[in-house]
Amino acid sequence: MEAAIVAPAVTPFRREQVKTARPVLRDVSRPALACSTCHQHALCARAGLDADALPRLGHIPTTRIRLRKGDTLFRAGDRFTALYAIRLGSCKTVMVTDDGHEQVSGYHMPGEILGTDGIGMDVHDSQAIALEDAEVCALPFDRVEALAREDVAFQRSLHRMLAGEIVRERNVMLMLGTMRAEQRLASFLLDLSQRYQVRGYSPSEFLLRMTREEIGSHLGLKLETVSRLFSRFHQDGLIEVHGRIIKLVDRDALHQLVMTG
Amino acid sequence: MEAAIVAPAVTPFRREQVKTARPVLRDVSRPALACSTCHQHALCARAGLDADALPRLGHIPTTRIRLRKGDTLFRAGDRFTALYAIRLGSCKTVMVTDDGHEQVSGYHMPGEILGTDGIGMDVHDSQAIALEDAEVCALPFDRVEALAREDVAFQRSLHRMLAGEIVRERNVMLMLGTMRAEQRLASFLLDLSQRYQVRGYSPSEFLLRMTREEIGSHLGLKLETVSRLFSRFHQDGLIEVHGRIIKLVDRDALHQLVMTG
DNA sequence: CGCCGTCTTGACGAATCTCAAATAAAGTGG
DNA sequence: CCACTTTATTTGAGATTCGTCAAGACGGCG
Repeated sequence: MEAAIVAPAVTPFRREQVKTARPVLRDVSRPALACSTCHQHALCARAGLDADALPRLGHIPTTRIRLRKGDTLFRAGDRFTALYAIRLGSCKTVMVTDDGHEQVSGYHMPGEILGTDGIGMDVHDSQAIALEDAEVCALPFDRVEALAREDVAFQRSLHRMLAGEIVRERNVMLMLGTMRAEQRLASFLLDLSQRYQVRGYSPSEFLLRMTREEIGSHLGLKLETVSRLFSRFHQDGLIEVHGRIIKLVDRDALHQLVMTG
Repeated sequence: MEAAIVAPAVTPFRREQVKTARPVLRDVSRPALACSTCHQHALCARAGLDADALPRLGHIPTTRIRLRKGDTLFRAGDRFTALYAIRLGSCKTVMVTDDGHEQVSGYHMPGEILGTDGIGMDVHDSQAIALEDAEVCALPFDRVEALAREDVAFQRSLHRMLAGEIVRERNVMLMLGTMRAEQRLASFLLDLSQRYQVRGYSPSEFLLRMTREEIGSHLGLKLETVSRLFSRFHQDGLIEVHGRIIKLVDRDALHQLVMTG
């Protein structure tokens, strides 16, 4: 049922792409990788999970996991054992209501931490899926906690990370509760822009990794509405759209839109 | 600006009810109260902040704070120093958008913890206001962290509490993003019902401490819509409404409504 | 008693969803 | 690499939900 988090030996690179009805769970490889060799360690620090404690993070045996587009990292009901730091690629997290409706609760980029929803109940209540080929580090949570007990700085940054999650989600609530469709999409684009910029990518031109439907789901809108808004923003000279390539032409106007309504 | 969290000596009971334009910040009194004497400690455990570690919680010098209806416990921008456990009464937390719009992000009952939003930035980004006369315990966060380093069980429950917050908020997102007005209100009522029940109150009849406008704000609806829905639910025999007294007549139907839509 | 904040209710309009059809893009097998 | 299938996107027209504006009722309080 559950794929192993404890990875096998240093196998070069396994691809267990079994085509079953449900997507493959995950693909384990390359155990115990030092954080210092990770391209994302500056961002990982930003996400809060190592901060000044980078050297000591070595104490946590991280397992590198490869995901192919569409692979599931964990799903609701899976036992929680580890947090996952994205090294490469991007993921979405999805919640499912009792009546089967889905909502994309977040879109996650390199350096961000996934899986916090499992801490409370020792069971994940959401699902994480790769939006493109990706690589994540599994951080066994008992080891994370152990390190937090030893190292004050690390503890602080763990707490910051968790609290950051709370604040971020509250802002999504605020968006869903108070903004109209236009404003939601504009603020979504600006959020992406800012996050790409932090990662050294162009803040004004980027590739959406989600479908219109997934974007809509995240924003509480239907895909048609998202599509129409892209068209309208284009007509109004705010952005350029070529399929999933988005270019922000008039940032200020987008900001204005979010504010003014 | 900020009221002291470090309480003065055992002053009997101060009421610094200064009537200024903005509501009084808070009212400090009765320092260093043992958790074991608190009526809420069973619930506080549930909220996650003491768990098995109850006896050791004595190591944290808690300050009891009295709030009168409408008083602000903390507001956005206040420096974060402590978490607050509600002993008595209830509070709402409010977020404010850049353009001045407000949203009630949560409604909180005895045994619940407030203030987690401040952990990340050392500054609160939301506001907490008493909906009725209330009493809360301030738990200095540096002491909380210190205890978490010493006591594994306490650490675990602190983490559970923070993660619980994340999960709860995600569920609100889910509600705001996927449900229609009817469903939102029904699920709000059922949530309240369940939380009252846990606290030993009737799950089928209770007093709303919020105005229609506040409820609407929390659910992403206008007050008129909330009012109309109460009327409709009443007509349909789902609930009885007498001002703010609500009686759930047909729970199953409410559940059904949430599911089916 | 009369004011004020809260709540209810109606009529209307705007925003968004639903349904539907056409087009574009991506993936598949030969 | 092409033809074909599948999936994603765009766009339109009409239905629905919810918000807006407005008027009146209720209830607490000085």
